[in-house]
Amino acid sequence: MAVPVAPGTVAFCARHGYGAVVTVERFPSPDAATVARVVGDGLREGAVVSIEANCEIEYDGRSGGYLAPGDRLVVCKPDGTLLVHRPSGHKPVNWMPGGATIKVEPGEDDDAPLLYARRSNPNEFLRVYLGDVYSVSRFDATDAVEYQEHGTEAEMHEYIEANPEDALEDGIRILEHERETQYGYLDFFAQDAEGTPVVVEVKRRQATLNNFDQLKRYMELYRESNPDVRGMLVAPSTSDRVKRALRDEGLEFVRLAEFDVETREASETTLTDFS
Amino acid sequence: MAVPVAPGTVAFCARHGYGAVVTVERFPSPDAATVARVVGDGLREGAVVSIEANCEIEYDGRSGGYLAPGDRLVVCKPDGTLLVHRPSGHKPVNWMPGGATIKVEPGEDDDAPLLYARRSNPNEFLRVYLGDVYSVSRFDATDAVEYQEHGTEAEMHEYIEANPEDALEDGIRILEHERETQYGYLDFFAQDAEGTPVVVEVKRRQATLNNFDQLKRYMELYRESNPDVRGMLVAPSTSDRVKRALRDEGLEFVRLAEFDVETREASETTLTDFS
DNA sequence: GTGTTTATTTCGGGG
DNA sequence: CCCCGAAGTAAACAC
Repeated sequence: MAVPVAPGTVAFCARHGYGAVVTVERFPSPDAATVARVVGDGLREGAVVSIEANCEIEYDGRSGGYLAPGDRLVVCKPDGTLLVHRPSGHKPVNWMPGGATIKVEPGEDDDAPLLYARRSNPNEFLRVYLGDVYSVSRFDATDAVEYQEHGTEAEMHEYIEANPEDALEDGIRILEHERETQYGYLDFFAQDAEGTPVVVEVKRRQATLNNFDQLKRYMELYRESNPDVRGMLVAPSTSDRVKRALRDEGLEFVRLAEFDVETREASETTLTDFS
Repeated sequence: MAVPVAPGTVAFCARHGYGAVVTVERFPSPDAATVARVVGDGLREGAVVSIEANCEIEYDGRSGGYLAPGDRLVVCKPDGTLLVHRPSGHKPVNWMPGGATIKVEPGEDDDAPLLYARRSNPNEFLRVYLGDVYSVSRFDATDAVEYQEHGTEAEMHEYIEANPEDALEDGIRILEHERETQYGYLDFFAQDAEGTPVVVEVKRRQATLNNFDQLKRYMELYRESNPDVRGMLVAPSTSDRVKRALRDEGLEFVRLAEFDVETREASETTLTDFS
């Protein structure tokens, strides 16, 4: 499966259906010129480039920061994303969201090569001084499929719209979904069995004080003209504080147990369920 | 600089002060047993393990999802973080936050090895079926320094506390910082030149409708006892809709131009500024 | 632990 | 483009 590649590199082949293709090329202890070439060519040609290096970082833009030298994993994507990961933590310590322009300036003489990312709106930049590059890897990744997600707020909306009486209360009718008002977007505008209008705000997770605020904001508009309008905060659960705040405002909490992630045990489905 | 390693692997040395140390070990086209060993040993011994592979992913927990096979970069950290990155986008398509237990089950016969991460509270899991592993890399990263950040909301608070008259208005006095109330935490509680109390909510970025809600919530408490209490939303900018909402409620917007990231051009400081 | 808020939030949808 | 709101938000911090 060996494929000819530039001397000094290590190439691995993929078992692609259409024959052997070099998918990953790895450059051990590359010099500055090699780093610049691999990053430049790789990103231009649509590959993901990962760098394991000891580096020093400067960021300035929406905030500013400095990170003294240490070992990090740097990931560059062809869409202009740059991520710097430390050995722990979910979030990168520094990053640039997609859309940035990434380039490498090979350092002069003994200088560290500089990985530089810049973008505008907002104006910001990231400088990664690659003091000691252990390894660079070019990954020509092909990944076209779409991620399929379920259990989102959109699904909860669909459920409520399809089963308002089960989800909310007997006799309720949905009049509008995602209604735009002067104060923002209502999730639902409904009418109860007595014909009283109901403003409905839906949350997929435990409802917070901010969610209560949001419902209250929407209510203002309707209470002026009709003091009897009802307001419902619909969620799998909420805190006592939020319940009290709702009660004080004459608003209601509607528990949607069907969507409670804690009671609904992780289902351990197998891949066959998806096929 | 060569260091003896297991046959079939590629090892790169770091120029560490205390002598040659294998920092990165790379395993091209590893079999399932090698993947299991490298991930297991690596994570246990505190290394970051990166995998370039064609894989298929299942997630279930707070939401649920499925991603059909494609080429992705998988990063495993010793703190139990797992990230799956596609060739574009800032956020991983799937992940597990720190604290998860990560293990690899070598697939039987021709089965793909399974990278499995699980955690509780909330209960969730991630399954990564490594159908075609192009390369695995073990990175014994040493990174102890702390990230230094500036331009945070905390700094904005310090500025306001130190220069309330410049930041807010002439004659104003800060009485309390981070005051706890029944309805949450006020950023500042102040008093204007006439002795009227002022509730101050500070945002580092453009203020949103939600921020307006928050200020309004804090105001309720004080308006009961003193209808003349003033409310200020302090931010570098905000939308017209928020300004109108504030006006309708008798609240004020205070623009803090000093912290506007758009007007304050990225400063292009050099590393010497930090030393 | 739970509750609340921030974030270099990122992301997507609609006007 | 901006505005607005969701997110498997994660992380920090108070209680």
